[in-house]
Amino acid sequence: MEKTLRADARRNREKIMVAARELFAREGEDVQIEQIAAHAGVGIGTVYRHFPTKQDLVTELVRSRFQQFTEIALAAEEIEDPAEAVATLFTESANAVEGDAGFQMAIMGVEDLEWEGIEEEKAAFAGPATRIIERAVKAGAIRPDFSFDDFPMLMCGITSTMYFGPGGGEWRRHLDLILAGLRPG
Amino acid sequence: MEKTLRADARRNREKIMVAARELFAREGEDVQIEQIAAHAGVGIGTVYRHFPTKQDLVTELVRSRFQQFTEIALAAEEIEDPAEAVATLFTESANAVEGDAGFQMAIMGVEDLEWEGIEEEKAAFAGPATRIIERAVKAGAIRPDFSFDDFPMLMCGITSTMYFGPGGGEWRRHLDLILAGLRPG
DNA sequence: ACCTGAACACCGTTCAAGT
DNA sequence: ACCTGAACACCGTTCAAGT
Repeated sequence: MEKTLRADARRNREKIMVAARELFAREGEDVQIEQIAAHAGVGIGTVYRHFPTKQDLVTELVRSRFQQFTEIALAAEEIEDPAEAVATLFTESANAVEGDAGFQMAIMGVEDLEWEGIEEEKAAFAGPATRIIERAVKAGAIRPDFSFDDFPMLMCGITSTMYFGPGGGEWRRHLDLILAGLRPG
Repeated sequence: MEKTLRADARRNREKIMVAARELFAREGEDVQIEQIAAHAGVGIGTVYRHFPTKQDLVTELVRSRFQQFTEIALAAEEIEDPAEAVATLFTESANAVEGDAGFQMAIMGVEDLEWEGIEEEKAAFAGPATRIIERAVKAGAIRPDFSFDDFPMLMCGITSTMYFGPGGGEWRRHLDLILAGLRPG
């Protein structure tokens, strides 16, 4: 579907996303559409043509983040030790989120993120992540009632620590406590 | 300092807080000052006279929530079993937060909550809470490196699950996982 | 087809006038 | 002293005019 876009429109769309990612990372969450438009060198209307809503733009940024999650999960699946694979899945995912204000905003910003828009990416991630967790459960490396369904919840909690923690690295402590809680019975 | 308020002003202040608490609980986070003023039966200006900022109003609601936390901690301190005291501290606190959109908004709403305004209440809570945790550590009931400093972080994580979790009770699972993680090495 | 930016809407906040 | 609400400011969003 992106093939039908005119060449200049496609370039503009790309410029907007790059500008948005950069500004969110640098300025934090309170970046205005007008700033993004200016930074991308387009008019406000152009931003709205491509992303009907500010949330839609953020959703788009989240989508690419999810694709990275999938890569992380696929790589972690290669790790031999089942417990380490799980720990790596958590740790690398958290590392990816750190400093991505767009993603954090999507989760923390409350106002409905368009999760419908990224079901596909989420499913692609769920595959390897589920396999990693189930393997660890079967190996007795983590508590038997743990499942992939718990993962988003816990990551969300860790992300909230990134967001609100006083220092920068407090979330690693939070992650430590979570991982300790995964040990079997 | 509240003694110097004129009687009608004191009544208005109280009406505003009651209205705010009720509306936040019922409508969620996107309640407007004008609605609060209307529901309290005062003018907008009166709300601003008492609470220079919307955040200040929310901070006030949070302050009273913290006082309840302190009561919970003092009660939990009476529990004989050290591990159970810790579990109760977490569970009761989380229960208190549930359904308090004002509190959740204060934590999740990002935009700087005036924590300076509630240092005193926080300290009053830290006393018994610290004692509960240190007692459990000394008894070998929880991991030795756990401290009160970890508490707000973990509660914040659980609160984020209340906020974003699909169902209503998902956060209890999160709490379970956290408590499991507290067990000693 | 797509771009632009002036104009609109919404909501937090202020302040001149009232009691 | 305190109250009131019209007016202002800010920012997300729309839409008529332009290419």
